[in-house]
Amino acid sequence: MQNEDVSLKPIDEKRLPNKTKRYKEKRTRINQRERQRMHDLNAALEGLRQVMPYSQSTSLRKLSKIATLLLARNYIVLLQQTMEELRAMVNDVYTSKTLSQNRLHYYSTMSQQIPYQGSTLYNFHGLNS
DNA sequence: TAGGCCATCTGGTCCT
DNA sequence: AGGACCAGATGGCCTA
Repeated sequence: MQNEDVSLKPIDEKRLPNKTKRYKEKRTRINQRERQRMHDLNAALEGLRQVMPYSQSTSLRKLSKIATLLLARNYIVLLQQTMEELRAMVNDVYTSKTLSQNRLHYYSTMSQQIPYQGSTLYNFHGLNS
């Protein structure tokens, strides 16, 4: 991260050499708001990173913005699929009097395969590169 | 050194 | 008119 200070800063004279004082004061205020807006956006992204099921190990580089969004999207898709499987399982339990041994084995193993590994999500959709 | 990622500045557009 | 949002431009930092 670079400068996190969102306090008012004078604008760069080299970039705007012939502008009025009034204009420069306005630009300074607009720039401050824009910096704050981007910092808020980054804070939201950081909050998303904190709940993503990838390793929090400090030895790994922080996820980029685009990787964070793609990973989150894939995680949501996988959770939706898991919910569908669970619904089907519950439906089976309540509609069939006897479960086959194959079905029982499937349920017991499926519950252990909910994807908590970041690498799984990473290779799921759009993050193969 | 090239490429990826990022923060910041800027002007345009839309909304209130 | 002012604020929010957006995309393009620019320059800095880091890594392979």
